[in-house]
Amino acid sequence: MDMDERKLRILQAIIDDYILTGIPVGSRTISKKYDMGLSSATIRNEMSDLEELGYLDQPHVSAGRIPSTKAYRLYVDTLMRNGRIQSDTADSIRALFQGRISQMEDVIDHAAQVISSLTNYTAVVLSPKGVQPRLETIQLVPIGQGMALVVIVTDSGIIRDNVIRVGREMDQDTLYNISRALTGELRGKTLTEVCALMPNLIERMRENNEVLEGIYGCLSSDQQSGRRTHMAVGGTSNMLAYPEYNDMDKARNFLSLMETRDKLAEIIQGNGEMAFTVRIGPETGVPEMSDCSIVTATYSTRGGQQGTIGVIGPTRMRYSRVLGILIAMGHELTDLFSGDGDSRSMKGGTL
Amino acid sequence: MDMDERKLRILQAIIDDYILTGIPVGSRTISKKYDMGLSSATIRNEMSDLEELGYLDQPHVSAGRIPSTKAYRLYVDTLMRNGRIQSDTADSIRALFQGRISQMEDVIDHAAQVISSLTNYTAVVLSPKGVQPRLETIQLVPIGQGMALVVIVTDSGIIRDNVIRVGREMDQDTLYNISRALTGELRGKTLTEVCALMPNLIERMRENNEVLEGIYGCLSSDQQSGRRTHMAVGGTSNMLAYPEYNDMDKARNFLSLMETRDKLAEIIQGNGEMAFTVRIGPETGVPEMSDCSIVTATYSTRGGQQGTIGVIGPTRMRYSRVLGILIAMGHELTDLFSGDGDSRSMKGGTL
DNA sequence: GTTAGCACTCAAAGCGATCGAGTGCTAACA
DNA sequence: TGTTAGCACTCGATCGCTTTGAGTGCTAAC
Repeated sequence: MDMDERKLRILQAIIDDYILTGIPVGSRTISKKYDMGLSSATIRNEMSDLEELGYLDQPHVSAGRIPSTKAYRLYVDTLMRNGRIQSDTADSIRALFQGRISQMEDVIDHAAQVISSLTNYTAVVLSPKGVQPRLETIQLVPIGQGMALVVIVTDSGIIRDNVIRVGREMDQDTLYNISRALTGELRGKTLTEVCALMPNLIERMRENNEVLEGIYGCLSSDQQSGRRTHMAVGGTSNMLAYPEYNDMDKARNFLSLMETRDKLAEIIQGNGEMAFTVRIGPETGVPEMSDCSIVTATYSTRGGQQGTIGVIGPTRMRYSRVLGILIAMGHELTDLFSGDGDSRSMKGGTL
Repeated sequence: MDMDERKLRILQAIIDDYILTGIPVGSRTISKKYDMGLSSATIRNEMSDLEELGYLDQPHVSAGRIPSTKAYRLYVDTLMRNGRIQSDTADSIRALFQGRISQMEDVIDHAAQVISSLTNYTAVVLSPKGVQPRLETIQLVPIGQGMALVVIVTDSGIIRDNVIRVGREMDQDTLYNISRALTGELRGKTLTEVCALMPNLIERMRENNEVLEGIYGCLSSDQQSGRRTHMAVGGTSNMLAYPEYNDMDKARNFLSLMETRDKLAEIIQGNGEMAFTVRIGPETGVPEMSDCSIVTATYSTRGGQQGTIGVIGPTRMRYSRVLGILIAMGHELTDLFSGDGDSRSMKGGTL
């Protein structure tokens, strides 16, 4: 027995229906709602075949069929009606960034909000990371009380700042001179290289010991704490609206997973090289998510760093719609961050 | 009929028991578990009185009694065993800030995590706001591509930064000179005053028009967008563990309230002048929270700005424990932010 | 004032009957 | 050979009934 054209059409109808309603689909439903010109009995035979082929599951003998992971996979890979996003949705995404948004964090938070409300699933947006950035400028700004702000600018336009102690006697000009010297010495090096060179510099510029130690401290703490990635999550409560999360324990598990940010970031990041990914149920690799799917897309900044946008929903997700929205959002963010020269910022917490 | 010593003791027992178990308390439970030397019949009479006085409610006639809002109020105000916090809990709070934490955002996120896991309720922490800060320094840092970072430092140690466009021909020195001029002109003024003066300055320093416009733009956008307060929420999933949130709709409502950050901030901020507040059920003023209680405490920074820590839980909250933890955390944060001179930073997103 | 006893109430749990959506199989038909 | 009508069968969901038990209020006795 083999897959034929008609089986595919029936399978598609079943998946479409199940994604819509969330209740197991019976043969009669298919023969009535989607007019295939076939009686329910015939559909029944086909469904039985499809089950044998592993595309359908049956919760119990007197219930309809539900698509298996394999079916969703097929659906996403070949069956899915091309997710040409509604042009009004695209417009609404674009419109949402019209207003002046200055901080990358805000953009990311906003994006998560927007995606979750457009899709009605849970959205996660991760700030860019990637390529080792190179130092552009380093500058000290006095902030009083014997403290100074270290501003580190890299070629990817990403800025890191941190407060350090400096002696009371350091005024704005002294700090500026130190800044110039450092920038001259270190420009163009990657941050790891800068870190490696610092002990040397501290030797050479003895008189500014405290300041350099401070800068070194904050650089290396960043290095070790790895990539401080900003992450925004939106619409976690959306999931509770789906009947598959009527079970309280399940809901709680899901929510607490959404709260453990490190793990969540790791899951979403995934094998983040692809422009977009769809992971269905067990493919997520997360046991707690065996009945969720994760769709991700990426966006990039002018420095070539990559950020990730993800949507988490039930396996019966509206894949085409979600993909469309994510890709549109990815383009929008790429435009926004690719330094097309408007007054928007690309400051971010990442290093 | 009046409140007497014995009634109080019984009421206290009922509240204690209900807080612990969450199920309506019967007369027999009280007479057995808390040995008052009274039979269930006597307790029954007293409970009937307490109900008449408005301290107890009865879900239905053959169920036990549950404390009313009035009872909790009495409990919090006078009955509650003083919440001397367990010394090991205090230690664990202190320990949690031993590690080097450099950004205020991180401290706040961390604090929310810690409080929610110590209390098992939902925790909210708001960054400081208050007193209009005065300008200390303003400095421009070139970041390439004809862009510059504007760093604005105020007397409260709070820093704001933003990216603006400058002409390509602006090098580090030029920018530094503009910075000095501006700082000289504007130091000591509140940010509102600075905003008001800017148009004037733009007139006078024609040649640097673009730069000044940029600075003005980011200042005034901050002014209008109000106080950008950072907020961290932790342990929202904790609430689902309480039987009062077994109802899915209720749970969803609660969660989506937790997601509307503006509203949540407003609720927690409340009448934030007091060192701590306890709002019970309807006292929260939020219809969706009529069966929650909110406990808040404040902490402050060296600039005299006040931040708020809050816990949201069911009305049958372990008030004394929560209050103890919040107050301890408040002290800890105040120490941390009061500029006791260690290398920790107080950079924050607020202006 | 306290307590034992008792009738009463009512939500929750248990139980069986019924319903109905859906299946698989068979036999007839084109 | 593929399609369809028909029918027996399955089994979760629903409804209504009974039972159970926690808890009350009241009364009468101590």
